[in-house]
Amino acid sequence: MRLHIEASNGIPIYEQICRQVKFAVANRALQVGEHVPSVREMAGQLAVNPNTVSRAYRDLQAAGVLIPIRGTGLAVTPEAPAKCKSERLDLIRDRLRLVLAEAHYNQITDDEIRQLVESELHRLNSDVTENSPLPVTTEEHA
Amino acid sequence: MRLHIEASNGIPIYEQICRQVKFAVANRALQVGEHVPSVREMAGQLAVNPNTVSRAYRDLQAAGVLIPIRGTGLAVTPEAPAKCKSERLDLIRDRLRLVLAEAHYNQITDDEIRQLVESELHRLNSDVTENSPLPVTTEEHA
Amino acid sequence: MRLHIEASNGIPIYEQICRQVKFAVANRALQVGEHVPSVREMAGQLAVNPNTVSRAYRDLQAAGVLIPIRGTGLAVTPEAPAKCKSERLDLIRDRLRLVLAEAHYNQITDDEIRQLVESELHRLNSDVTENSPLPVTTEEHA
Amino acid sequence: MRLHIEASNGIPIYEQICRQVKFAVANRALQVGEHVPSVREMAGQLAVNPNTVSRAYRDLQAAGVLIPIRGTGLAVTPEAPAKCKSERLDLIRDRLRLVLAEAHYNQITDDEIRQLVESELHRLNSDVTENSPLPVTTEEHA
DNA sequence: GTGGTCTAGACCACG
DNA sequence: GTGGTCTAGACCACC
Repeated sequence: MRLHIEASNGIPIYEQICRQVKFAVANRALQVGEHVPSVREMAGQLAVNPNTVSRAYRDLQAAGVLIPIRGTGLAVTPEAPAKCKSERLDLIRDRLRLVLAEAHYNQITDDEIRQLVESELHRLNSDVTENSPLPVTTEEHA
Repeated sequence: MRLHIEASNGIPIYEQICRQVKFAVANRALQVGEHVPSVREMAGQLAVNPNTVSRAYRDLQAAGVLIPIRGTGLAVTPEAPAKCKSERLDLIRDRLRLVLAEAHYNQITDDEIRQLVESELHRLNSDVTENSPLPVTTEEHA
Repeated sequence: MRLHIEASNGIPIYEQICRQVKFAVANRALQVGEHVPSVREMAGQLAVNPNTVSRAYRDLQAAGVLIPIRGTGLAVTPEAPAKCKSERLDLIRDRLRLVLAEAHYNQITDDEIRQLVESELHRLNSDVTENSPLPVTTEEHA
Repeated sequence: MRLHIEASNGIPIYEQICRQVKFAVANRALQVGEHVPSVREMAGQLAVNPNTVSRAYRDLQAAGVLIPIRGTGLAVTPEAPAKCKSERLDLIRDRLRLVLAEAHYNQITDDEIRQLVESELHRLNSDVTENSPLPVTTEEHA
């Protein structure tokens, strides 16, 4: 369970946690019945306030992804993998759609978009090999 | 000058206005010296708070895209087209980068991403022909 | 909009707020489109922390009862009355069920239960006329 | 001694145990001098943490309902039946009061409340005969 | 002015 | 040990 929080890409931390837990479940990095790191532990790892993690976990409970096991923590529900897998691409698609729509409605051609996508994919793949944990210095809006 | 505000796609309204004015300048839909609609008129068109338009125009002045003409309103500066053209793809790239990074760091494969992109591009193109809420291709651009 | 928070009846404050807003909508004490008191104002009235009110309002947004109007506050959605009316008795029923189940499974007879109910109803009605700690000023159309 | 724990009806498990032991004493299902099941046995039956049972028994000792018999376990005290009988309806009344108060202060009419009560009583009575999830009457007249 | 996010820390309930 | 609630207060973004 390694999460990658970006100190601000416009998405609130609690939601980044939320999304990434869902991705982890979809990817089987988190198995059914497995406990998610405790609020305090996760907060320590990410160097964020426990309340922030708590809120993310609360949202995940509301989404039926986590279930509280009294006194022991929060576990992945049996229904979670199905939910998360079906959501997996949607979570990305929804964000992508907004970006592409702006481009499209402002006369960026499909080919220009494809070129941007390829160049960014290339960049991400090189980052991985080089190491660069947080190369993106940009901000969504400020 | 038709702008397309989305009630909330995560980007503040004033910035949506700002970006779209820049795109319009880059696309020559707004010519040098041409006046931008007055704050009140634009606010009426978009059904947003005049303060919001005002803020966008302020930012555009700070960016050197607009310049106040005493008593008549705000006009596109001579330097604007160059600035806006060079920014054109960067504005999109910055947003795109954030989305792709999330996908990448969560085990979405490059091919899945490409597929999402293509399906969204297809969707956007059909929207235009089918119901065309925003007839971007309509004009002139010589 | 007078809410009656009980310092602790076992139900968290934010949920008491949540439930009572729903009741108010169901009772037409809160009309569609009407703004709910601001977080800070409500917090002042109830003498609770603004975050507590904020959480209640957040839950109400998630439930589709409130919708944020940028910069101006939170308004009752058009769908809210239907939702709240249909929930009105359910909210009570769910709590009631738990109490009655305990009684029933522990050999309290139906008649004893009815007697308790009547005596408590009587008590509540006299409270209102005698010292009325919470003079429900609402307006009952039906 | 069959107890009926509900995973979460808002009342902590230890208190559910506590209350139900009291009801059992009041109902003579538990006689003076009789031993209550051991912590481990009860914990096994209810599938709860032994600490939880332990806490319930501790509270019952504090209430003078149980008394430790060296080396053998916990027995019902001679004073218990009187105490429990007098508490019997109060335990229910206190919970009922909170529910009815909420209903009353939110414009639920007395008649609506009575109707809810009757429908829930009916429901409970049919449950017993139909599928009996909790066969309190134990023996099947079938 | 509005709500939203985040931090910090106290306290409680439960196991 | 776990999570949940609540308080307090800072800071931000938006209108």
